[in-house]
Amino acid sequence: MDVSHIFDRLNESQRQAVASPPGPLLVLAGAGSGKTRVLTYRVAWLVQALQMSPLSVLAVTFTNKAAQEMRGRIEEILGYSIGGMWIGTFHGIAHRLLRTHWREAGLKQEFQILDSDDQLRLIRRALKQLNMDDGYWPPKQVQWFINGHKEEGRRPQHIAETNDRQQDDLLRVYRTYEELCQRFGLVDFAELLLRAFELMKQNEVLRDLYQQRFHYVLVDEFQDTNSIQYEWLKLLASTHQNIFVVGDDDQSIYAWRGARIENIFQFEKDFKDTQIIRLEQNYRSTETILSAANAVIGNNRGRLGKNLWTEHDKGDPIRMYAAFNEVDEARFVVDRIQSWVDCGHARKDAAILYRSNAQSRVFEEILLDVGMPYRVYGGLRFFERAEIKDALAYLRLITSRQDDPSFERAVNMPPRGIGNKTMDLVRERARVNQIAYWDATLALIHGHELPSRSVQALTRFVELINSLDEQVQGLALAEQVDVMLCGSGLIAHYRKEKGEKAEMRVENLEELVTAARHFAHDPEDEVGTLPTFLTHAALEAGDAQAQRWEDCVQLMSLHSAKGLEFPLVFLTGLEEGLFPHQRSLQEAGRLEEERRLCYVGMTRAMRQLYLSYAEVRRLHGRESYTRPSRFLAELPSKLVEEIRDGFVMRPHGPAPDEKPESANGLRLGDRVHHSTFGEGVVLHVEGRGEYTRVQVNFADKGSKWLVLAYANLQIL
DNA sequence: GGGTTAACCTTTTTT
DNA sequence: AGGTTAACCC
Repeated sequence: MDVSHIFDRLNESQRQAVASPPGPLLVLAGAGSGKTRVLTYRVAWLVQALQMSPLSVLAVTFTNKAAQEMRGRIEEILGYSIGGMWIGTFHGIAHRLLRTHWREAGLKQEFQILDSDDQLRLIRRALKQLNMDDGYWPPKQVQWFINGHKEEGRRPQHIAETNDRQQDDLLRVYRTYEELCQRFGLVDFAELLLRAFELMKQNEVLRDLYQQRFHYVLVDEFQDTNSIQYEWLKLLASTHQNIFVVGDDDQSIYAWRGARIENIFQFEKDFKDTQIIRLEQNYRSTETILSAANAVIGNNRGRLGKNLWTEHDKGDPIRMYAAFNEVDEARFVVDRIQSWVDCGHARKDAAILYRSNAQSRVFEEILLDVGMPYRVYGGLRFFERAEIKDALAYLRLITSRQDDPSFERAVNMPPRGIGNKTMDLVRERARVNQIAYWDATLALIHGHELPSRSVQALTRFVELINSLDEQVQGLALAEQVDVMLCGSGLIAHYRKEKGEKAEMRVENLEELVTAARHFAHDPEDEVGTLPTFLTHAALEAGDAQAQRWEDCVQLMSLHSAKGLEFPLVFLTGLEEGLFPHQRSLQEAGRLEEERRLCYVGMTRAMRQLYLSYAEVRRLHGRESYTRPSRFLAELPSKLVEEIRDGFVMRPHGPAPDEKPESANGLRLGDRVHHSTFGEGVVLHVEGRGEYTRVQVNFADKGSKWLVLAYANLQIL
C-alpha cells in the first residue's frame, strides 16, 4: 500500500519515529514539535503500512479531550472509522477492564465511581465511624494520604505499622474507607487504576489475553504517568515490547498528584534496546518566544536536555506589563485583546492564562464590562454541581437502593422533614445491623422507636423512590431524567427559590435532560443505559460551559493549557507567591515544577506573548504588595519590552547611562507631594514629554489629574 | 425539624 | 471574598 501520504507531512525525525521498527521507543518531543502528529501518524502507519488491525493497538492519553482528538485525527488520516480501537484515558481504559471483568476484579457488577467530592464524603463517614474528630483529622489530608498510597500501589496491608501514632491512625481510616468502598461497591479514581493493575497482575488468563491482544501500546504525555500507570504499561507491553511513548520532561507538571517524571528516565532501563528520538524543531512559536522559554527552563537541573529551535522569524518582542493592581492588569489585557480584535483577528485566538482558577474572576468582570464574549475552562464542571449531583443521587437510588451515599444526599433534598436526628438513627441502625440505609429505613418504619412524624416522612420518601422507579420503567433516558426531576420535587424546589443562582440551577437541571437526550448508548450493551450514563457523569465531568460555538476569548489555568496553542497569549500574575506558588516554595523540587509550568505557558504562544504582574494584589480579601516573579528575571532582557500605561519603556537590565525614571520621572504607586493638595499616590500616567498627565490620589483631596510639567510634584 | 445568621476556614493544579 | 459549617432561634 502506498503510504507516501503519511510521510509527506513529516520532518526527518518525525518520520524516523513514525516508521521505526517494532520495539520500545521513547520520543522526547519538545513543545510544539508535532508530538500528537507523530502519535497519530504512527497509528496510521501501523494500520496501513504494517497492515495491523486497529484492534491490536492500544493508545492511552490523560484527558478525554486528548483521546477524542487523537481518534478524530487518526480517522481523518485513514479515511474510515476505527470504532473498535481502544483509545482512551488511563482511567477510562481501567474502567472498561473492570466493567468487563468485574467478577474477577472482586467488584459488584453495578459498582459506581466516586469523584473526589464523593470520596471526601465517604472519608468523613469513615472518620465518624472510627470516632475520630474531623477537626483534628482534616478529611482533605486523609484523602491525600489514601490517594498517595494507592498511586504508589500500596494497600493498607502493605503499609507497615509504625510507632508513629498519627501514621497508624491514618492507616486505620484508610482501612475503614476501603471496607466502606467494598461494601457499597464504590471505586474512586485511584482505585480504578490500582484495581485494573492488580487484575492484570494476579489473573494470568486475563493478562495473557490482553498481552496477546495489544501488539502495540502507545502512550501520550508519558512524563505524567504515576507509578501504577507505568507498572500497568510494563505489564501489558512485556510480551511484545512494542511500546511507543511520547513525552517531554520539561512539561511534567503533575508531580503533585503522583506523576513521576523519573519514569521517563527509567524507561530505557526497563526496556532493553530502547530507541530514543528527539523532536526539537518547533513549528509553533516565533524565535523570540522560543529563546525566552529555553532560557527560563535552562535554569532547571536534572533535565534530559534538549534545545528547541525554529525556522520562524524573530517576531515581536515579548511584552511585559507591570500593573498597579489586578484590576489594572485585567484592563490592560482586555484592552490589548480589543486592539487585536480591531485588527481583524479572532477572539478565540487570544488566551489569558493564570496559575490558579481564582484569578479568572477579575478578568471575567472586565470582559463582562466591555461586553466581550469569553469562555472559562476548568473550574466547576457540569456534573460536579450540587444540583446535578442531587439529581444523579436520585437516579442512582432508583437503580440501586443499596447506594448509601446517594440515599444520604437525596433523602432530604428538597427538605422533607428528615433531618439529622432521624438520619442519625438510620445510620446507627445500618451500622449495627450491617445493612444499607435503605433497609435500615424500612426496619425503622416498621419498628416503634421513631416519632410518628419521622416515620411518616421516611415512608413518603421510600414510596417516592419506589414510585419513581415504577414510572421510569420502559422510558427513554431523557424521559426518565425528566420524570425524576419533577417527581422528586427538585426542580420545583429551585423554581420557587429566588435569585439568579436558583435560576441557574433550574437551567442546569434542564440541561441534564438535554445531556441525557444526546447521550448515545449502544442498545446491545448488557449494562443498561441509565447505569452507563451515571458512569459517564463521573468519569467525564463535562465542561463547565458546554457553550455554543462562539468566537470567545479563552481563559484557563496553565495546567489546562497544556497541549494547546494560541497566536496571542497573556501569562498573568507573575508574582512571587502566586507564580511560583507559595506552597511550591517550601518543598524541594516543587520550584522546578513551577518553572516547567512557566515554560509550558510561554510555549503556548505562537506569535505574541505578554507577561504581566500586579504590584498590589487583592487575594482572599486581603490586599498585599507583591514582588515580581523570579521567572521574569530569568528572561533575557533583550527579548523583553516593558510597557507602562500604554508606552514602551527600555528593556530591563543593564541600561548603562539610563536611569529607570527617565521616561517621565514617576512610577505608578509612587508617593508624591503637591504644594496645595498635599500627599498622594500616583495612579495613572498618560501621554509623554511635556504632555504627560498623571492621576494622583491625594489623601485629603481625592484623586486628581495633573499635567506633570506644571504640577511640580516631589517624589517622596 | 427548619431556617437564619454568625463564625470560620480555605484559597493550585485534575482523572 | 467566597463558601461552608456551627450555633441559634423559631
